[in-house]
Amino acid sequence: MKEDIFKIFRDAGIAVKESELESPPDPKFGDMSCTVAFEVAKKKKKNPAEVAAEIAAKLEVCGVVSQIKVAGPYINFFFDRDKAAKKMLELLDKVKFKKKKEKVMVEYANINTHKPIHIGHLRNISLGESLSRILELCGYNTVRAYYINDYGMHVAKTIWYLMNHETKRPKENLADWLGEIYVKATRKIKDSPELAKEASRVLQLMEERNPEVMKVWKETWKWSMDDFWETFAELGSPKFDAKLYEHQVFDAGKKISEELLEKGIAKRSEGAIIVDLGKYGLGVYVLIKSDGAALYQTADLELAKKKFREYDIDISIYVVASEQKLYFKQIFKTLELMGFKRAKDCHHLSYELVYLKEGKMSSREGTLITYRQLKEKMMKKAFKEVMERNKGMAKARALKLAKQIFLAAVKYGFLKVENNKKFVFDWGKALEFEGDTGPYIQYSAVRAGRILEKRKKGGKFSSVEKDVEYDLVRKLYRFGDVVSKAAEKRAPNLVANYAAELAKAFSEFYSQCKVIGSDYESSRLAIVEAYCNTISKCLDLLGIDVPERM
RNA sequence: GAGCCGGUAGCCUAGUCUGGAUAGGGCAACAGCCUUCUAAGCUGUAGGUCGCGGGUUCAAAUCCCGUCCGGCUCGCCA
Repeated sequence: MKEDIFKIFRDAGIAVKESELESPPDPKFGDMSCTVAFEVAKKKKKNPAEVAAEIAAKLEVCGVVSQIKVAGPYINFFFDRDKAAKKMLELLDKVKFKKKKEKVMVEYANINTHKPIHIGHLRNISLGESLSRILELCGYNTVRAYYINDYGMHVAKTIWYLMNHETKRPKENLADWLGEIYVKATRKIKDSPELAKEASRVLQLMEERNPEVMKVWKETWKWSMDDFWETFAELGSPKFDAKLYEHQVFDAGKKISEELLEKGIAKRSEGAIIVDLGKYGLGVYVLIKSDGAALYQTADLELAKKKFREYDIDISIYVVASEQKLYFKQIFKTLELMGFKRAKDCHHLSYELVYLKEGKMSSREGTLITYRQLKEKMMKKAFKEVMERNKGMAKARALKLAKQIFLAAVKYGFLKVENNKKFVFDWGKALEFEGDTGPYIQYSAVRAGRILEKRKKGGKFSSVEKDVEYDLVRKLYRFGDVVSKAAEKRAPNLVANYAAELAKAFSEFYSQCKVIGSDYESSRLAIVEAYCNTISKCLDLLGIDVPERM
């Protein structure tokens, strides 16, 4: 499309930059607009409108361009709709992403064992999974990684409490119950601070691999992990190529800390081992606590190396909340100081946290909405909606559909919002399945699918009759650009917003254009086929299923 | 106090990187549309100091400076 316009300018001997071509805000200004007159007018110190008229006079239509009109300083190009739509549909059909040479690891779903999965994790998993899918489609060899924090103080506290104050075990939902134990442990220590030493002692025993403590650790670890695996599968992220755990890198992390101390990169300060990054404006990075215990951040240096060493990756992306921005700068800087050359290939993709109306969620205080709670409430609503709209649907089928809808609502809800925007969770909005929501997009895909089910033969495009048809084709055509940009910016929200825009355009089309049995059946079928295909790809990139019926 | 990030109608949000024509959507409100491929839909009405003040520019929600409000972070939590 743009090529034709460039050719027109070339033929007239006028230089035009890519950035001087844009899509006009309104169809009445044509299909493509050029702002070159502003630049030329500035140089020649003339009126931009006059310059535009002068330039336009030299231009000859060609290709899909059927008309050139001047509107003030803008030179507007109008396409022959039939020709342009045909070409756009052809190009859309052929859109291919070049195979990239880089192998990219996306680390997400970084959950702590002994704590429940909550709605904050859902934003993380939605984002990481979608990013992985986008990169994959764009031709990157993508390695999905999760890193589970299964060591540290929160685990020690829980084990301490279990060993000393809680002997009874429930029969089910052990993972969530562990979360409650953690809350109880935290409260108890808060009430009697002298007990903190006992918990610290458990951490020490963990580091020493004390058999009695490790037995409890192993047992409880499995409760959490079984729950995680089940949830990952349910969320549509069943396959992780790299399963990384803090306990695997813990000891090596400590060793690195000691090496850094020997090399003089780290130093002792107030009894702790730290890396002073003050001169880089990055504060102090604590590697080992003054009581000798290692931390989450101790292991992270080894983790970064392990990723490149064992998975042969070129780029390492960490999908972690923005509250850890400084922390990641510290890790990457320290890796650089260590002489680890791949430090420059480590990137933190940050996003803002999910909040409740009352404020920040806290697993320590127990003020959070768990995945289980969210699921129960949303499934109930989704199931009710499904039954109301599909009288007589079998229960098993309705439950499956309700799940697809609930997950679409959740995932789209998170993904449509830009990463840097904090997300204040609201039950009313979460339970909404109409308007700018995941289910709305699914619904449009289902309706398109139903038309295709009823067709006798495939469509072949020849002409557009109404504005809505042409508008839909134009939007479909943007698919490749949108996905490329989403990959480049690592921004799944671009795909989410685009999908919603497409669905809206299709719904308008659907209400105005009868397909089966109309005079324009073949052309319209071709458009519906293109829509069905494209919206399915978009939803897949967001990790959202397309149901058969709704 | 310093750094980072947000501030767009009653509420939520796109657009900000890469400046362009009347700032797109959605929810809530109001008025319409189901003998027609699924109304989780469509159409219309109403609702805006793009936080505020300067600057740059032919042109600013977008770039620069200042400022206010909110969030996060700033050594032994993760």
